[in-house]
Amino acid sequence: MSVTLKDIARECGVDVSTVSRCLSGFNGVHKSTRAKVVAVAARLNYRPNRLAMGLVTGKSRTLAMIISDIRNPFFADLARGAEDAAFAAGYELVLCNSDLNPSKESFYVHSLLEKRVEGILMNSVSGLSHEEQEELSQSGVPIVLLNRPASSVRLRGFSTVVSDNSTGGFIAGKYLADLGHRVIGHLTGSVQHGNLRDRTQGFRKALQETDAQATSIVIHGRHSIEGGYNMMQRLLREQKGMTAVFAGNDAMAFGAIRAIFEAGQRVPDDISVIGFDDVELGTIIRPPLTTIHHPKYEMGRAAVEVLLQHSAQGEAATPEHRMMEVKLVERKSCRRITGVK
Amino acid sequence: MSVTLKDIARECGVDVSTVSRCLSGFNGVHKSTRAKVVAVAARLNYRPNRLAMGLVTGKSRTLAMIISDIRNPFFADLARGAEDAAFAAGYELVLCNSDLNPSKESFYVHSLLEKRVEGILMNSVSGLSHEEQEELSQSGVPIVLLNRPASSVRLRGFSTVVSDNSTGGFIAGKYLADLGHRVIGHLTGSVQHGNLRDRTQGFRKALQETDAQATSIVIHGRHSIEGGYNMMQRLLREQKGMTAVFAGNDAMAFGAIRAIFEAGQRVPDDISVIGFDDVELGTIIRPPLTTIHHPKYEMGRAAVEVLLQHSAQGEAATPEHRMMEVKLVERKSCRRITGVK
DNA sequence: CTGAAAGCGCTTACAG
DNA sequence: CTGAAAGCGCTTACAG
Repeated sequence: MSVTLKDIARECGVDVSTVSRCLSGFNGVHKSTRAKVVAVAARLNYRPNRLAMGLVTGKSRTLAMIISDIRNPFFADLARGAEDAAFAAGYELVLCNSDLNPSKESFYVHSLLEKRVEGILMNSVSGLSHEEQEELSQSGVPIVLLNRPASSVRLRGFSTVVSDNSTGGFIAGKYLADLGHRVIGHLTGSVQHGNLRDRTQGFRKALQETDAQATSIVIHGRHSIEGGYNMMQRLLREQKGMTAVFAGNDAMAFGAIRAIFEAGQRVPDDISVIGFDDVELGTIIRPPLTTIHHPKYEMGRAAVEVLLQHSAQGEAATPEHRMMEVKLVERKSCRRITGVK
Repeated sequence: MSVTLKDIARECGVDVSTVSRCLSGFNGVHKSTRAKVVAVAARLNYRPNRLAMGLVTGKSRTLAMIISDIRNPFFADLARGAEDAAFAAGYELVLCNSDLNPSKESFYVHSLLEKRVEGILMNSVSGLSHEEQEELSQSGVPIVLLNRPASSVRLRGFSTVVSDNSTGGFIAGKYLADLGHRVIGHLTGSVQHGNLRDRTQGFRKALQETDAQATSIVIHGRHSIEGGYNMMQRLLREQKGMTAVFAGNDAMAFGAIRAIFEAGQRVPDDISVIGFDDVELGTIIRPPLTTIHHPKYEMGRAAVEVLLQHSAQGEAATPEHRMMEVKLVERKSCRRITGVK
């Protein structure tokens, strides 16, 4: 049906191997031969069959990404970064939504291995049995775990890309302390959540280092808008001297801001709020949210760079653990406590 | 390196063709042979090479989606619906972000054809030259245009999936009129934008049909938060008797709400606002936005159903134009005008 | 029910 | 610089 090397060969009166060499940019071919072949290929509208190429070369020129749900803007950013990097390298990216469902995760991994993808980005391997994880790491296809600290990977062979959460927490704490805040609330999630835990730890370190008199009140809850709302209500009731709050993520910050307004107080006049993540909504609400920028897009890019590098190195490749820089994004939700330098 | 049919054949003392038949679920094989082959395949951890299978069968079991940017929540919803339907059918979905850039669009289309994808979803073909569009439609791979009205497709051969925008506009207009509003503003975008145009047309029809005395003021601008904000400011200055506004999309509605608040008025007490799309932010803001639900996820699903159907029908397939149902989502941003039934 | 053969569309040593 | 051959890992008529 579609035109193949054989068709071009016949048309040009040469062997298919010659046609292949001409079209692949191989050097040892006569200029005139190449010119003719290229012209005929163009005229016939030849499209190489990548399936056949992949079969012989063993390379499919495709990468895959298994995430929980692309509708979560965090993953959408990641996916865009990953796809841009893949595109730049001439690779395709296949998208898989696992919902963290073990059987879907496992199904995807197998399908992808069968399709001979050259690398997989995933935000979790927890749905896979120990045997499957082992098989994956033995399979030779590079894997990078997204948004997971290096410490979280039990199996050798997996790379990781993660933001520098602890430095981010540190920056938030230092920023608030430098603004003169002395009693600071901190809203966070379960201690199971490694990234949030690191943010908390950095935050605590900052308070200790920058101002011995600053005290923090840490409260755990659900790391959602709802959770932030509930935690903030409690804090508002129980903590009278508090002038600032560091929310472990922007969602909690949004909930906190709502609770503050509903209690008849103002942000930042009465209470300063700083978040973490830098999601789009933070630029839309009033006041715009000061937060720690989490380089989601860049994480996606970095992850495929790692993948591609590994793929190029082959068996010799050794897992890489990349940590991404975070930074303060100052908007309007925090204020300086007057009377303090 | 990885285990192939040949390895299993050797191990079992049978021919590779027999192994193939056993593993493919073909009927004419002896039970005991199959049992043995299946057992050995499992023991050796055999993974079929889909590239090889694809080469012989001509089917890659993959679909692709070319959209502007996955970070736009609209496309993320679409992508999720599409991927779920693809997953259910045993297909993989490759994700391409074109930014509506002609050279990227064209690059993707060619790559995908070379990879022998079995269908492509795209939200635009405007980046492709006339020749490329022609080539695409000749290629035999099913194409569905996402969120494009059937009328927009010049070339035979392309299917479309689109929401029933005109009915949506009608519902919005009727809802407001039934609530007793008599002077209603309508914020919309450029007349180039077919979907917005259809919404406007439905809206007008509703006002005519349901209440001859209702009048509408239509204003055109950018179909963004910013645009809605600007248009609303103008309306507020110029139109005194207006009690309600229909924004052509939720983004414009958000901008309008901001403008209303800044003018010292309240939603819905002074002015009722209804949007279109039903994006997540509408549930988060105060008051929660009444809007027309646009079935984004379902559009994605429907699009791959169309694709798969075509792929199954082969050459006999004829383009299909699917229109998705919209519905009113009543929240808190519209009120009844008292004294009116 | 099973084996041997041909073929899917390419690439890549190996000769010449 | 080019051709002939072998092979990538499968499937699928064709015999038997």
